[in-house]
Amino acid sequence: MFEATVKLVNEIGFAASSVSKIAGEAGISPATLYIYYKNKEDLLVSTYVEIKRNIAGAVHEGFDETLPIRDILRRVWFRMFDYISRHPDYFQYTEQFAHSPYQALVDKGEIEAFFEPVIRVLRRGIEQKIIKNVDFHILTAFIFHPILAISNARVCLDFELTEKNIETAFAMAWDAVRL
Amino acid sequence: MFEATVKLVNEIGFAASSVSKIAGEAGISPATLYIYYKNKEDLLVSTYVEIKRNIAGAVHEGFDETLPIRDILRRVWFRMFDYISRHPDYFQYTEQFAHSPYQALVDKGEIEAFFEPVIRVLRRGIEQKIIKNVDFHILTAFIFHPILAISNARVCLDFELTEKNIETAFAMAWDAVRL
Amino acid sequence: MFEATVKLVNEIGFAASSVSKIAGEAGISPATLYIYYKNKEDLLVSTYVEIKRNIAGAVHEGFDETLPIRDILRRVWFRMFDYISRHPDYFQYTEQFAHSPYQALVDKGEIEAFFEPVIRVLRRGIEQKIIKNVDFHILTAFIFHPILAISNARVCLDFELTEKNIETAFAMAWDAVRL
Amino acid sequence: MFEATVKLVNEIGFAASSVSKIAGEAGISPATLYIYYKNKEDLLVSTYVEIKRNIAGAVHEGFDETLPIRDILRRVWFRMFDYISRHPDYFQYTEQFAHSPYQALVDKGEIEAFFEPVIRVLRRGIEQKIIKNVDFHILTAFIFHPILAISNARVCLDFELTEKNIETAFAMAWDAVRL
DNA sequence: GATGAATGAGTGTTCATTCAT
DNA sequence: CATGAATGAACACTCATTCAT
Repeated sequence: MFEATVKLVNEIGFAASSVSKIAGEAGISPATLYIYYKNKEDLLVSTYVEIKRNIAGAVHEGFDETLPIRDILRRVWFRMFDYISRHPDYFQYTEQFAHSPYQALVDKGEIEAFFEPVIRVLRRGIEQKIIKNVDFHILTAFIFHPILAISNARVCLDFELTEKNIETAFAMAWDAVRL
Repeated sequence: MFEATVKLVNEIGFAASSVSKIAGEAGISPATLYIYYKNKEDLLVSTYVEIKRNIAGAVHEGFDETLPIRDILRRVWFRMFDYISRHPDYFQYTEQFAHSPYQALVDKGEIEAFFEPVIRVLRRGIEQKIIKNVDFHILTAFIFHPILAISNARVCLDFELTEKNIETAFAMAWDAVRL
Repeated sequence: MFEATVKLVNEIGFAASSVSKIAGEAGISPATLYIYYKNKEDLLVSTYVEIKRNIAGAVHEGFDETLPIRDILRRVWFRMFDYISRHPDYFQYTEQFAHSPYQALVDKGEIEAFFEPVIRVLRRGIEQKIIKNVDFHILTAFIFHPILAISNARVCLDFELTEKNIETAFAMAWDAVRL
Repeated sequence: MFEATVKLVNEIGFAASSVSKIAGEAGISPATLYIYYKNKEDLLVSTYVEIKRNIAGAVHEGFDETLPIRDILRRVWFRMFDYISRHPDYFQYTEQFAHSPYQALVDKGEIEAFFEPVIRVLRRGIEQKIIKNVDFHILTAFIFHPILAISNARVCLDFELTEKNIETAFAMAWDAVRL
C-alpha cells in the first residue's frame, strides 16, 4: 500500500490519487485498505511520516559527531542528494505533501525528532561560534531548503546535477551559515 | 472571481477548491464562471500568472540598475518580503500552486520574463565577478528560495519576521552568492 | 441557421447539437437564434419540414402524370437517389430526426401533403389494378423504405451505389408492388 | 438495469434518457450503475447487442435448413413479427439506437454473426438461382427492412397488423427477391 | 482478514433559455 | 435586430466510505 500510494501520487498527482485507484494499484479492494488505515487522510499522512523517517535514517547514515561541524553538514548534504537521486519518487511525494492541506495534520514535533542529531550539531555550531547565531527557521532556509529547490529543478526541469554542482552548492550553503 | 479563487484556496486548500465553491464564494453561478474562463485549469493557471505578474511588478518597484548589485538585490529582497506581508494570501496561493500538478501547465518562459530585470542583474554580477559563476538554478536556490521558506514559516508556523531578521537573512543570502 | 443546423447534426450527431453550438456554427449569438425560432424544438422541426419540402420538390421534378405508372415511379425513385447523392447531409438529417423523439411533434399530414402527387399515382395504380391492393403502409414499405435502407448503407458503410444497382433495386421494388 | 434502460428509452426517448434517470428507474444509485457498466455508452451499446442477440435467437427458433428457401424465409419473417409484437419496447429500442450516434460504436461483425444461419440461406438461394443475384445490402433492404417499416407504422401510428397483412407483405417481399 | 456491492454527495462542465441593453 | 451576460438545472461521472458476508 505504501509503495502503491507513492507510485500513484508521482504518476497522476496528489489530488487525482483516489483511494480506489491506490487500492487498485496495490492490487487490493478499497475496503481492505480501510482495515489498515483509518481513512484517506491517515493513509497519506502515514506514508509521509514513513518517508520522512526513511530520509532521516539515510542522512544520518555513518553520522559521526566527532568530525568537524562543516564535514558533518557536508556529509548530511551529500547523503540527502544521494537519497533523492535514489528515490526521486519518495522525495516528490514529500514535496507535494508538504504543500497540500494535509500538511497541517502532521505532528511537526515527531518529524523534527527524526532529525534531532543533525539539529543538535547545528546548535553546537552556534554555541561554538562556528555558525551564525540566527533563528533556526532562517538557518534551515539556507542549508536544507536549497537542497529541495535544486532537487526540484532536477526532477521537474532539465537541470543536470553533477558531483561538482553539489559541492559548489554546499560551499554556498556553508558560506551562508558559517561565521 | 480572482479574489474568490485566492481566498478559497487559502481557506480550504487547493484540492478542495471546487469550481462550484469558488463560484459560490464569488457570488455567481458556476455556469457564469465558464464565460470568463475556459475551464477550471484555465481559472487556476490564470490566477497564478496574474499573481506572479503582480509580484514581479512589486519587486521591481523603484528598480534602479545603476545602484551596486548588492543594493539592488537587497531592495528586491525587501520588496519581496514587503509584498508577502501585504498579500500573504496571494503568496500562499502561488506556493500551493507551484507544488500542484497544475504547475506543469504554466508557460515557464512567460513567468521568467516578468522577472527579467533582476535576472539580468544577476547575470551582470557574474560577468563582473561579483557573484559566483554557478548554474542559475543554484543561484536562485540561495537568493530567492530562502525567502519562500522563511515566509512559509511565518505564514504557517509561529515564526515572527522582524526587520532585523530579514536583514540578517539577506546578509546570509549575499554571503552565499557573492564571490 | 438552416445550413448550420444540418451541418452540425451531420458532424456531431443529433443529441450533441446544442443551441449554442448551432448558433456558433451560424456565426450568430444564441440569443439571436431565439428571434427566428421559438425554441430548440421549433428549430429542429422547422429544419426537418423544410428538408422534406425540398425532397418532395426534387422527386416531383418533371413529374408527368400521363406516363405509365411504372415509369412515373421509376422516375421518382431515381430522382430520390439523385437528391440523396447531392445532399447526403440533408438526407442523414431526416433519418436521424425521424427516429428521434422530435418526430412525434411533426404534423404528419403536412409532410404527406408534399408527396400528394406520387401518392395519388399509387392510388390510381391500385384502382387500375396495376398495383397490389394492400394497405398504404405496406406499399410504402416496399417502394420508399428500401431507398432509405440502401442509401443508409451507402452513407454509413462501404456500399457503392451504381446506376445499375439502382435500376436493379427499382425492378425489385416494382416486382414487390405490381400485380 | 437492462429493463430500466429499455423502458425509459421507450418512454422519453434516447437523448433524454440520462444515466441518473435510468438508475432511478432501476431503483439504484447512478454510482451503482457504474459498477456494472463502464459508462453510458457501454450501457446503451450492451443493451442493444443483448436485444439483437435476443432477436436473432427468436427468429431462428425452429430453424430448419432442409425446408424450401421460401418457407425458411417465411418462417423467419413471421417469427420476427411475432417477436416485435411480444416485445415492441425491445424493438423500438433497437430502432432508436440504430439511428443514434451510438450506432457507430457497435461491432457490426458481432451483430451479423448472430444472424449467420439466415444469411447463409440467402446465399444458398442465390447459388441455387432461386433468389436474385444482387448485392446483399439491396437484398436485405427488401426482405428485412420492410418488416421494420411496417412494424414502426404499427408501433407509432394507427396501423393494425393482422395475420393476413403479414402474409401479404411477405408475398411482396418474396416477389421482390425471388428470381 | 478480506471484499463485492452499494451509495449520497460531490466533481467539472454544458444545457436551453432569458433579458437588459 | 442583435447580443453579451447570466443562470438554474441537468449532465456523465468519481469520490471516500460503509457493511453484510
